[in-house]
Amino acid sequence: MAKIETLTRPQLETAYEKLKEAIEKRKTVLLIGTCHVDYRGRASSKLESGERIAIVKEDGALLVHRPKGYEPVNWMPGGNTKFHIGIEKIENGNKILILKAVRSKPTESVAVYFETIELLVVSELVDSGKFSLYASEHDMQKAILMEPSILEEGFKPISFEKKVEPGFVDVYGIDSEGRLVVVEIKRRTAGREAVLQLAKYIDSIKQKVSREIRGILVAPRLAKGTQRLLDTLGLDFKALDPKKCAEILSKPKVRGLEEFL
Amino acid sequence: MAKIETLTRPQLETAYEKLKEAIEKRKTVLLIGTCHVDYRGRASSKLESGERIAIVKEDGALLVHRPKGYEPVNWMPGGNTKFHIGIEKIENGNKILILKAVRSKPTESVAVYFETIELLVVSELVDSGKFSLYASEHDMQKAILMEPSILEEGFKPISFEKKVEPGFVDVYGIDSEGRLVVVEIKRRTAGREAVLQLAKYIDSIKQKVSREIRGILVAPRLAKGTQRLLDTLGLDFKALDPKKCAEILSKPKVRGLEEFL
DNA sequence: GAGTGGATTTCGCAT
DNA sequence: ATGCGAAGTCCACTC
Repeated sequence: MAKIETLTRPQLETAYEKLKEAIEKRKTVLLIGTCHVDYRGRASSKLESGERIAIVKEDGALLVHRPKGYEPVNWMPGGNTKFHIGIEKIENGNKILILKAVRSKPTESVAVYFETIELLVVSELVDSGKFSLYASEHDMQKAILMEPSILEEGFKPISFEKKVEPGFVDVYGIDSEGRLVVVEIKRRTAGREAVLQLAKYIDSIKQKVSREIRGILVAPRLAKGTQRLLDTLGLDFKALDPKKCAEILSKPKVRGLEEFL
Repeated sequence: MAKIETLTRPQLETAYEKLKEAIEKRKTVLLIGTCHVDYRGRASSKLESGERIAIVKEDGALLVHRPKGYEPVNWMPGGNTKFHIGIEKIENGNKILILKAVRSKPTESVAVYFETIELLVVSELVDSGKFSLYASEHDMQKAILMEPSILEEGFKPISFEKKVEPGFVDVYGIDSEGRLVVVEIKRRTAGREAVLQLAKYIDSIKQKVSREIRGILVAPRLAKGTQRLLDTLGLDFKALDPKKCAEILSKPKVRGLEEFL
């Protein structure tokens, strides 16, 4: 069971002591209070005073959350973050608790200035639960390699993530007629960008090989104007649902390729 | 001052009541406890049991944070999220508190299953503080438009964010010799991708205009192999620091263009 | 250490 | 609503 310590409306000095100790001991801290925030580094930002939630995690990650939105308004990724905690007097004689996170690559810092603290929670969370994600682009690639017929009948993969000049070809193979096939995979609706990427690969390969080359764009669906562009460039499209791919991977029927992946 | 209500190790039933009411009233809720999480939608994920922090924001955003890392392990962006809260009995006779967030575009859901709750905090945060970010790519663009000489002497901008076939040209102008100039701006180290993007714009414009066209890539610095690619394609590079651009914008000297931006 | 591309990317803006 | 590209993107992986 998590050990949790809770302080409601602590004095800033009390909060300072607790915060300092908790961060030194790499505990997880949660703060709710009125603060303003400055960020300096790759860019700079200024957040004026308001009530927010701040979290300092075990690994030194810092998050400042406003009461709306998925993203933190200010943050610092964990890993190489150093913290400086202090109390300062401001103009009106009031005190302010400063929580500053600094890292050096890239050089940047987030300083949170707490005017008041409504709640401070220090906890030691135990979390070794496994996280698994299914139906990523990588899953789609694996599915095509394990069961090439989902791309088209007779397709035989040769290699994958092959380096060609402009980048990496997702899958590379031969179709039933013996033509070279370059496959570009997108896990979401494919737009112009995906098509141009595929075209670029093909163009680059054409300059080296004199064989006929086909390009197939694989994605759950095409963005609106995209079919026309595909036609213009003479490329094919194959609709493929990432979830279907995840299903294919979940029932292991083709065993041979597994160590290959 | 934020109104805050705190429950330490509440019964699941008590937590259920509080949670239901808080979410109905669009308050911000913070939960610490042992849970497992399922996500289904664009992809699927499964997170096994462990101690985590869950936050439900006013706008319906849901975040589940592990004790490490900048990113939430599971989440749902706010806006059109609907919540379903319930208590269920599981095999061993124990109960479980279910917090499920659902949205329909895209169709997906996150279900958090709390086995125990260490802490539940309900608060109404008041936050109207203004957030300002400086030195974005947009700031760089504005700086070039307001003070074109930072790009090069004699440069005269014609338009910006101009649509050409593959996308949008950041800035478009004429140099001191009267040649057309296409400017591609990156706020970070520019790599091959940025160069290819610029090349594509120029290529597309060349097919329409018969004038000589120059391309200038603007970024704080170039990635390693990138200079060679620029040379090959006959493009120029101009080092420009986003922060310097932000400074230029902060001291308003050229007034004429302002309403233009 | 830098480069490269994916992400349940999210977000915002323009069409 | 859809498309499109930026982001303090972060992150994992390769060279």
